[in-house]
Amino acid sequence: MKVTLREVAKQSGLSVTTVSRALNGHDDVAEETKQAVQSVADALGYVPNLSARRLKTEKADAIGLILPKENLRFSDPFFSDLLSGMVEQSAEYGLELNITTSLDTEKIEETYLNYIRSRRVDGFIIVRAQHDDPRIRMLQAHDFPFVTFGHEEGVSNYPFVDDDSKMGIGLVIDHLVALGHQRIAYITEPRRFMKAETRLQGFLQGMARWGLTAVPNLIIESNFRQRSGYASTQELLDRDNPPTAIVAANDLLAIGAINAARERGLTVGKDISITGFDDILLAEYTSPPLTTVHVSPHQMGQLLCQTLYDVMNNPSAPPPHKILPPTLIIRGSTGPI
Amino acid sequence: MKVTLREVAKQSGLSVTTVSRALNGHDDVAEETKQAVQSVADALGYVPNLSARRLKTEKADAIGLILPKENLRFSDPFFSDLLSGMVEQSAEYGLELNITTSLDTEKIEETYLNYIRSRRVDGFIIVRAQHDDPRIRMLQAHDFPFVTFGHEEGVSNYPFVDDDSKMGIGLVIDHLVALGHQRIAYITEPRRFMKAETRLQGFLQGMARWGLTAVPNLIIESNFRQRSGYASTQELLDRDNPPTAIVAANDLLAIGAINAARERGLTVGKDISITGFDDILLAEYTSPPLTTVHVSPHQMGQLLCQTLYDVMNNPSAPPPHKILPPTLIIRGSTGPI
DNA sequence: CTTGACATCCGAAACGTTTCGGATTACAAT
DNA sequence: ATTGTAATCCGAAACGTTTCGGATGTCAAG
Repeated sequence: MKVTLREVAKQSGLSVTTVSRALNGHDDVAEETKQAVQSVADALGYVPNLSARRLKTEKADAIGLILPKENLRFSDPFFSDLLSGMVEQSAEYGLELNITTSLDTEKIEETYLNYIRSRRVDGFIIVRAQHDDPRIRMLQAHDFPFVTFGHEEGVSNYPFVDDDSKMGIGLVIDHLVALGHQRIAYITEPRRFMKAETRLQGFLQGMARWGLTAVPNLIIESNFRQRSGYASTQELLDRDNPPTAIVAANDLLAIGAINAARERGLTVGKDISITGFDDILLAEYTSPPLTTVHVSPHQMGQLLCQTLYDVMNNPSAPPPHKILPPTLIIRGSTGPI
Repeated sequence: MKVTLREVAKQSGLSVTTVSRALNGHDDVAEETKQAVQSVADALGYVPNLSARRLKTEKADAIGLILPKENLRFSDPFFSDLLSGMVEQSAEYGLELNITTSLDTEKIEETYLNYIRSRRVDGFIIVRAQHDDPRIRMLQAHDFPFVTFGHEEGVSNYPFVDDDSKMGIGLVIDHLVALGHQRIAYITEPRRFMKAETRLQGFLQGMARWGLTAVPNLIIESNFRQRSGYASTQELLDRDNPPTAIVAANDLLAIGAINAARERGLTVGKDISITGFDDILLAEYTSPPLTTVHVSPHQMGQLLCQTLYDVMNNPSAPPPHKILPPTLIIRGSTGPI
C-alpha cells in the first residue's frame, strides 16, 4: 500500500539515487529518464515521506505560530482574517503552518525552545509583540528566523510587519479637528504591547501637530475588549470637563464606548464623536456605524508570511520592515461639535 | 550545538537504546538509571528530533485542517472561536495542528491525498461538510481518521460533532409563536451544506409542531454573508403577503435582514421580528440587539479535536457522534406581533 | 589509439529515532 | 552445581530520504 522511492526505482528499473534526483529536478539525469520516472511515480501515486525528507535535509518547511493562551479564549475578529492571510500565503510557498498554544502561560519561551530543538519549524510569526519581548530576545539569541506583527519606534534589529498606526490615528485626529473637536480623549490598549504604544504615540503627535494639548487625564489605559472600553468611557464622561470626542485604539473598545455614551443619553455622532481602529466586520453594523481606520488583516497575514519566508531564505540580510498605510473610513459615529 | 540521543548516551555512559527507553518511560530500565538519564538530558537540553521519531514510528502526532480557499477570504467570526478550541485541545493532547488551504479549488481531494501519502498528519477535521461530501467518501475509502463538523440526518457511518441546530431553531420558533407570529419566513444557507439542511429541517419541524404551514415562497436560499441576507429580506418583504417574522440561519444573514428592514422604515422588534443563529460577538451590538441561538464555538472546536483523538486511537470503534444543545438568547430584535 | 570531457547513472552512508532479539548479571530454587 | 527467573542493559537493523564520490559509456579531439 505504501509506495516509497525504492518501489518507484524498482518499477522503473533505476536506482533510488537516480529516481530521487529525477523527481527533484536535478540536471544530471537525462530528460527522458526524468519523464519516465515521473510517470511511474504518478502511476504509483508516489508522494515523498515528509519525515524522511525532513530528517535528511534538516529543514521542516514549516512555520510556527504560538499563541499565548490568554488571547486564545476570546474571539478576536481581527485575528481570523489575519490568520487567513497566513494560511493562504504559507500554502502558496508550500510551507506548513502549525499553530499551537503554550499550555503553561509562564513557560512560553520554553515552548519556543522546544519547537526549535525538535526542529518542528524553521521560523516563527510572533503576534502581540510586547515591549522588550522575551520571545524576541530568545529567538535572536538562537539566531532563529522570526517576524513580529507590530514594531517599536526606533528599534530595527529584527524583522517586522505592521500597519502604519501612527498615520492611521493621525488621520482620525485630522478628521476630528476638522469637525471642530479640541478636547479629545484617547483609550489605549495595555501599553506594554508594541502596537498599543505606537498608536498612542500617533495620538500624541497628531494632537501636537494641531497645537492641541493631550490632557493626561483624558488618556486612559484599558484592555482589549469592549467591556473595558465601556468602563473607560464611563470614567471619561465623569470628568469635570468631559471630552467631545473619544478616540479608541481599536474597534471593540469603540463599541464599548458607544454603548456607554448611549446609556447616558448621548447621541453618538452628534453630542459626542467616537472612533475606532481596525474596521472589523462589526464596525459597519453598530449604531451609529463606526468611523474607524481600515487595515487589511488578510494582507497583513500574507505579508507576515512572505517576510518570514524571505528571512528564512536569506538570514544574513538586514531585517526587512514592512509598514502598510491604512485608510480612514468615515461613518456616522463622528460629527461636528 | 545540536544534541542527539547519542550525545546523551555518551554523557551518561549508557547505550542509545537504554537512553531512548529511559526517556520514553519503558519499564525495562532501572528507576535510578531513568533519573540519571533524565537529568543528563535536561542538562544538555535534549529534545527528540521529531522527524526521526515520526519516520520510525510512522505516526505524525499531528492533525490537519484543510480549508477551502473560498471561505478563507472573508472573516467568519464564528470560525476564529472554533479554531481557538481546536488549538487549545490539540496542544493539550500534544498534537500538532496544521492548517492549510487547497490552492486549486478543484483539487481539494488531491490535497487530502497528498497529506495522507506524505504522512504529514494522522487525522483530519472537516469543516463545512456538504451533502455527499467527496472528502468524506475519499477518507472513508482510505480508512483514514477524520471527524466532520456538521452531520446529516440518518447518516451515522462516520464520526461527527455538531450543535443541535434542529433544537435551536425549534426554540426560536417556539419563541416567535409565543409572541403571536404565524407567517414566519426562513432564510437558509446554501442547502448543500449539512448544517444548512439540518437547520432548515429544524424550521420545518418546528413549524409543523405548532400546526403552522411553512409557506414555500417564504423560504429562501441565500449565501452565508450579510449582503445576501439583505437581498433575501428585500425579496421577502416584496411578497404579496409579507412575513411578520424572519428566521435567519445565521447571525450575519440576520444582520443583513435587519438592515433591509430598517431601510424600509420598519422598526425591528416591533413591526417585524428577526432572529439569527450562532450568537457571534456582533449579535449583542446590532440595533436592536439580535435574538439568536447561542452555541459555543470554542467548545465545539475542543470537542472536534477530542473526538478525532478518540477515533485515531481506536479506529475500529463505532464512529462517535457528539451533539451539543444550544440555548436561546432573547434580545431586542423580536417582539409581539 | 589514446585522452579528456561530458552526460548519465549508481552504491553506500548518513540523518536520529525506535525496537527486536538477545546478552549479562544476580540470585533463588532445585 | 545446575537451572530458572527476573531485572537491566545493549547491538544492530530499520524507517525513507538525500547526497557524496565515484563508475560507466560515448564521442570528439588530438
